[in-house]
Amino acid sequence: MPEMLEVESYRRLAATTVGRTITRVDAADAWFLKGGLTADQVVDALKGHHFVGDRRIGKLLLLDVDQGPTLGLRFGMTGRLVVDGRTSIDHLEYSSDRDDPVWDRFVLGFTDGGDLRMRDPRRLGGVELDPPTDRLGVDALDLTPAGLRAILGTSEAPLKARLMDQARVAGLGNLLTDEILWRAGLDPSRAAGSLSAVEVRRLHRHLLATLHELGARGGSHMGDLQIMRSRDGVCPREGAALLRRTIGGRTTYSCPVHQR
DNA sequence: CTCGACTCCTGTTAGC
DNA sequence: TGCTAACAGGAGTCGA
Repeated sequence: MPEMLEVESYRRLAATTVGRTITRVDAADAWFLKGGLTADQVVDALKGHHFVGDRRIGKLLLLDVDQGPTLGLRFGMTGRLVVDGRTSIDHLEYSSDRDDPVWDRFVLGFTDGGDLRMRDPRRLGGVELDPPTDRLGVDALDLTPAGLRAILGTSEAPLKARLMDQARVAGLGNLLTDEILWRAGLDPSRAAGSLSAVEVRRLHRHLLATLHELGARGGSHMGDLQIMRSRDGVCPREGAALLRRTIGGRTTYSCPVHQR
């Protein structure tokens, strides 16, 4: 699924459209337009204009327009970005690798004949103009040890749920969070506020290292735990049968031996 | 404010 | 072989 690492690769891909004049806007799927946005509004905002900048906050991709509102793209669980027929990742976990134009929910065409497509089989993503960003926490790559400590605070919520709360830390999804906690040796069901200072520092270190390492490997699904995310999976480190639970509303795999 | 439960979407896959 | 039902999770909403 697209978590912050995938969206970061989408951002780099979308950067290749900066400066190119938009001549065509296909926003026929009304469900895909969010925040009360209509097809007419998004056509008016983009047609004849061009992007001047590309940004990312967590899982939200922002494309600034030369005049007018910023275009916000969310990819949900199964969304891909396709620019000029190219994608930035080969495989998307839980999505389909098929290349079906029926799944193009939002398309921008440029004067040079190229285009930008949001391809989302399950339609959990969406497009918005000037999406509110004040409800997003700090991007996970910018998280400091003190910031993490403040976010965990004295919360009784499960550690994993706290880390996936986009209003506190933006960008971490289910796969990244399981991988980070597995590497840090922390039980995802523990109360967030129960971590010692040493554990918070350890979590912070593994959090950043995991983002950098999996980013270099090519995505959130490239973690060491990933291949064992199945009902009969065993811990790659301990060999113990993995726990499969629902934590924070999401399927969670963890090692009962070394995650404490 | 905090936190869990519920709902939305639909392709894939396990199982009968 | 063909069908059904379970499953996946990002994000918004609602209520205790």
